Amino acid sequence: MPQIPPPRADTELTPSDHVVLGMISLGASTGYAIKQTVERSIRFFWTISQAQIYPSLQRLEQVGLIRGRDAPRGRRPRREFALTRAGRAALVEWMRADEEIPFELRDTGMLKLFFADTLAPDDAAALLERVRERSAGRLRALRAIEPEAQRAAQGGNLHPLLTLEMGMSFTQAMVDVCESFAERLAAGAR
Amino acid sequence: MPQIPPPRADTELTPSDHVVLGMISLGASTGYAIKQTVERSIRFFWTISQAQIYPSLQRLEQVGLIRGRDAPRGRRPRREFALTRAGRAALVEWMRADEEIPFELRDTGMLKLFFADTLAPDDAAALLERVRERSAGRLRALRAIEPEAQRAAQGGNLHPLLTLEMGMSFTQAMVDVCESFAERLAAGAR
DNA sequence: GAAAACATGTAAGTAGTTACATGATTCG
DNA sequence: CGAATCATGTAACTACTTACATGTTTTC
Repeated sequence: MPQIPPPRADTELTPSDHVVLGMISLGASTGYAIKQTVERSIRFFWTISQAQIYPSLQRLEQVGLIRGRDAPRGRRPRREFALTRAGRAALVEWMRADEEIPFELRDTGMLKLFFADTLAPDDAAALLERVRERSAGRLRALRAIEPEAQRAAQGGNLHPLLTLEMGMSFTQAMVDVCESFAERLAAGAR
Repeated sequence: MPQIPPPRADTELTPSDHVVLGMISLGASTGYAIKQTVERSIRFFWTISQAQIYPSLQRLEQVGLIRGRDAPRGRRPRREFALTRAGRAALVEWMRADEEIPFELRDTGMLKLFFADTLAPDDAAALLERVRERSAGRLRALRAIEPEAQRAAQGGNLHPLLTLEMGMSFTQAMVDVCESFAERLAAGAR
């Protein structure tokens, strides 16, 4: 007996559609601005390519969640979008929805480390150090955007700072485990 | 001037191919066993579907990195694989390679939280609690596999325990940030 | 005797990427 | 005046997923 066909209806939005909706709600009114804002703010836990954004804007406008108007700068074409009432409702509904909240991690560093017992001790130690340094670098990148999140928090937008703190804690935890393990390996080698 | 064309050569392996290679090196000799092992050990930072595994095994055998032999159980067909010398070298080379180590996180929870300033305070608090509970649940799942990693470490396979500790630490970090933020929000509401 | 686990494979579809394609405006 | 930034869009491709398809052996 055939299974029920994939339930993704035509009106259902992808996570990326919700990112577009959310970024417009924060004032990023053009496709270009959405991409910039994503890179400055949520890039460390969500990415979206330009090639997704423009079709998404078209879809969202078609289903009435956003409204676009031409707003050229000089003779350079440009289109500004704003949420409709339905769009704001859809965004809120998505955040309130009582469904499972996906979390996907794909970390080549952890993958390599997992298999590292096959490696010569020096190579394993070098890999561990490379993974530590990578995390340390990401931590520096997050610290660089912290002032902006602090400013937003002062202005009443608290949650970007929350996610940033989460990212920093998360990354710091990876650095810490790398360091404590490196010490243990060094102690074990003696 | 045209860009350099995509450098992925025919002989280059995908990350998933390396997972297959690595799992075989740890003694998972059939496609089925590889899938089981992935689910028990690295699922929280890497997934691979059955539909990827069997074609990958075929590719890896074609390029001489693994060798398969029929090993049926009764009349149920079954194929066992082992690394060739070239296969072991390729695995080690991949871990030693001095290239950037990709890290990809896609967290719908952080995404929703990022936009949560639009939400009514109660709804934002409820979302934060749902994200906290999700992380707490993942932490329990990781603790459940800890004994197995401990046993592997006793047997000289230290690195599975390293990656597990990393996972537990960063998951705990997310729980902690959720809790501290919930307190701050509650204090701010008073 | 039924359900769970073992075991392998493929077809069709989805979500996402990179690269191509084009051009205007601003800044140094 | 050249480079960086602003701005929009699409074509081709890749990786990955779900579901289909099938059958055996073990466990309760």
